[in-house]
Amino acid sequence: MGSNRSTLFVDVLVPLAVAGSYTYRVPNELNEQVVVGKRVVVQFGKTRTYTALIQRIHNSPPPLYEAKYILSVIDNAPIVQPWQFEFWQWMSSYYMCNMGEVMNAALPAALKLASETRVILNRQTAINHAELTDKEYLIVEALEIQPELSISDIAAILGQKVVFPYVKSLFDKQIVLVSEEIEERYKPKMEVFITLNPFYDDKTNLAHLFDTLSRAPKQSDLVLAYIQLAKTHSEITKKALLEKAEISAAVLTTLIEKELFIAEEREISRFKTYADLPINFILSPAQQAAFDAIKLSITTKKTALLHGVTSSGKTQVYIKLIEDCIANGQQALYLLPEIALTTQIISRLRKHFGNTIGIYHSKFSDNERAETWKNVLNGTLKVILGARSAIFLPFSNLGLIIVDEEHEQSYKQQEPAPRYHARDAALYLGNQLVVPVVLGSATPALETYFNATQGKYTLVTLTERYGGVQTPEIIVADIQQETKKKTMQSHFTSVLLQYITTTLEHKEQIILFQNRRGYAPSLSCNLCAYTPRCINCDVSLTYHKFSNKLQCHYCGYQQKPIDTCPACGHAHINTKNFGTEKVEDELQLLLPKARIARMDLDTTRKKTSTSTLIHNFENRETDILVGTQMVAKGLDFDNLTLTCILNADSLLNFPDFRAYERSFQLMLQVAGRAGRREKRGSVIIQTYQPLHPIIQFVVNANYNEFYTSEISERKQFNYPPYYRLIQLTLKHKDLDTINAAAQQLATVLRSHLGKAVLGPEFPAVNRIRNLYHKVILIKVEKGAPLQAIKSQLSNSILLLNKEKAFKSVWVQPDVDPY
DNA sequence: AGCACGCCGACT
DNA sequence: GTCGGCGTGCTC
Repeated sequence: MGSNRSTLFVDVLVPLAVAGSYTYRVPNELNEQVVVGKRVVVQFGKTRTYTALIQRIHNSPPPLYEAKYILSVIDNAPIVQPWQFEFWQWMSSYYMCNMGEVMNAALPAALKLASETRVILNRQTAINHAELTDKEYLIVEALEIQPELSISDIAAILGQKVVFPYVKSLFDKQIVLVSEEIEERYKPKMEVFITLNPFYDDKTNLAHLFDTLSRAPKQSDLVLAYIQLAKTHSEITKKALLEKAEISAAVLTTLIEKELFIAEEREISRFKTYADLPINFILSPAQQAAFDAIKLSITTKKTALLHGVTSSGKTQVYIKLIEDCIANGQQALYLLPEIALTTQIISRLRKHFGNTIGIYHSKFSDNERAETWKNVLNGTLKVILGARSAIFLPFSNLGLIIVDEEHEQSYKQQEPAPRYHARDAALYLGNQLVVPVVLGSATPALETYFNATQGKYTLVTLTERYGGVQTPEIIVADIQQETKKKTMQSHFTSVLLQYITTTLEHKEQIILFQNRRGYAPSLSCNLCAYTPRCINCDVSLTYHKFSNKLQCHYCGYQQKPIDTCPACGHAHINTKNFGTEKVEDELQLLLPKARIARMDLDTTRKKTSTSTLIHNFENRETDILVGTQMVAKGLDFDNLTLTCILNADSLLNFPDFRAYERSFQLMLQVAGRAGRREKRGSVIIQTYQPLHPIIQFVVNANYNEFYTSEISERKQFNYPPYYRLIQLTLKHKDLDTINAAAQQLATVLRSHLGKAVLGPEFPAVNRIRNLYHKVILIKVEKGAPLQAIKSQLSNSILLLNKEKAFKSVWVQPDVDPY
């Protein structure tokens, strides 16, 4: 504030995994420009420059070192809100990571620029090729072809990682110049708009214009084209005009020079614009009751849990809540799991909220995300529909947070830090900003439902399917029995095949769910049971038939499939288990006429491929869709009447304390996809254990019974929600080192925390990318002093890494692991 | 993260 | 010997 004379210092955050903030000195001429939340360019380390964020401005010079100067201020106005620093601080301490890591996760990539070292030839120096080493020669040669190279370009050319010494040597010989440049990566999209000089709005003037152009047919055509376009378009772009007139840009340039047309370059949005189309619908009495209950809960500042069965129309309730929020002049955040975002819900909300809605998730480009960030900041966007990272957007006036499908595990970020859970972060944020949070699910997470039963959340239930959609019929198909009777064909029970045939005859559609991608999770020798394994990880390789490769799903390692066993020389190699690819393949053999498509990670890597698959299914160009998790989430199809879980056992037998919860949620979700208003759907669950209690809960679609059974297990075995978990994963390339380190860390922790410390143990996959993994689990009773325990853990990890034998052992804390 | 510095094995 | 690999420490 006009403190021109005093020397200012700023504490900044750098987008790196470093602890704490760094103090820089502000050059006097920038005093007026520094504001908390603006980005500045700073040199960090000897060579690199980064974009850092101003966190604090003060007058105290650091006592122990000379602060460097900030180089420049990037922004005209802050790009983050003041409340975000507090939120990041909480996240960094709760999830045991650095602020820099949180900042990294929070800011879209286009807003955090780092300098890149650029190498160019020094034209002032005549090059004496004889005095160059081979590698220097290679670099110079490349620079004679390309004007500039980055360090990574040079690394690629030389085929080695460390290249800086060569660049330095060339620089010393004055053969090359080196520059560090930060470039603003966010580039607004520009478009040139053309308007006719207002002088010609007058009809006589216009008529006169055509007279003067009578001997310039191209120019006159262009004006005609403009007038035609103007009838239907309020704004005319240069591109559209030239396309319409089919005339070269040179003609247009002439007319602009004559000031007949006016050209104006403007920043435009990367997103398609949509007309506001408010759809008025009326909530059913059940929905209205739920809506009222939530509104009441909001007034008492309590979080609401909307527990609504599939197809109960939770979305309509959300829309009404969002409308209220917007009417209050506030912004609403609607969180959804990533995969659900690719589907119909977007177009539904787009229709409703038009251009005030923004979508935010990882499949958008850096620039698109930066644009959404900007529009949330300035308040243009009122509704944000986003995946977990949308929790970091710089809301200027947030009034509501909805976390739909709150039980979804994809809300928890696994890698890298911060390993946060967006639902829990949303609850914190709601509390921080005093904004109501509404959680929604057909199958709430155990922790959430527990909180609701404890009165911590208001429980609102919707038991009625919207519009009288019938509950599907659920059939359990016994694989074991059918195997005995020899009625199985490949992986399909006779029951399933019969249902498929009938469904196809009725011209209705089918979704088959299998939890594994690829063709077969493993190949195995018939004689000695040898199984090919990854060279970097402790897993067997998955066979992918389409690419004819064995692939590691952890590190991406690929190799050719084997045809004879390398262990015993036997030539009979069999596939074990099955993945989506094999299901698709074998089903096609059994049903040659059916149009089958597959939807899994391998077929949906691109932004558009998912929507293509969905469109084809919607338009009934696909009869059967085979897929992993993603077919179970958020898809609604009118003509889908049969869904099937091909192997429920692979879900139930998963070695994790949440396996039953996940199986239950997933099976009910798959079941919920089948059937529509006119037609009762069917769901087939294939299993070896038809009497398994979880399967029975699914058959009865009984959440309460499931909850009662599962919560007592959690209580008995000290799991969440009764206990809190913190998992420490140690990683190191050497087996002996990791064993010793894990043992020592566990012993130290036990001396402080006693029996709360479990392990160390090897996880199910104990080696990934050539690093051994070992896990220590901390289990503490709810209500224990969590913050004290966390600092205890951090201290012990710090001490471990101080010992020279364990310096390079990575210890990654994961709070509330999923 | 990414760079410098220092230690150590493999080749001219 | 020294080149080039890798482990370790530090960045205001």
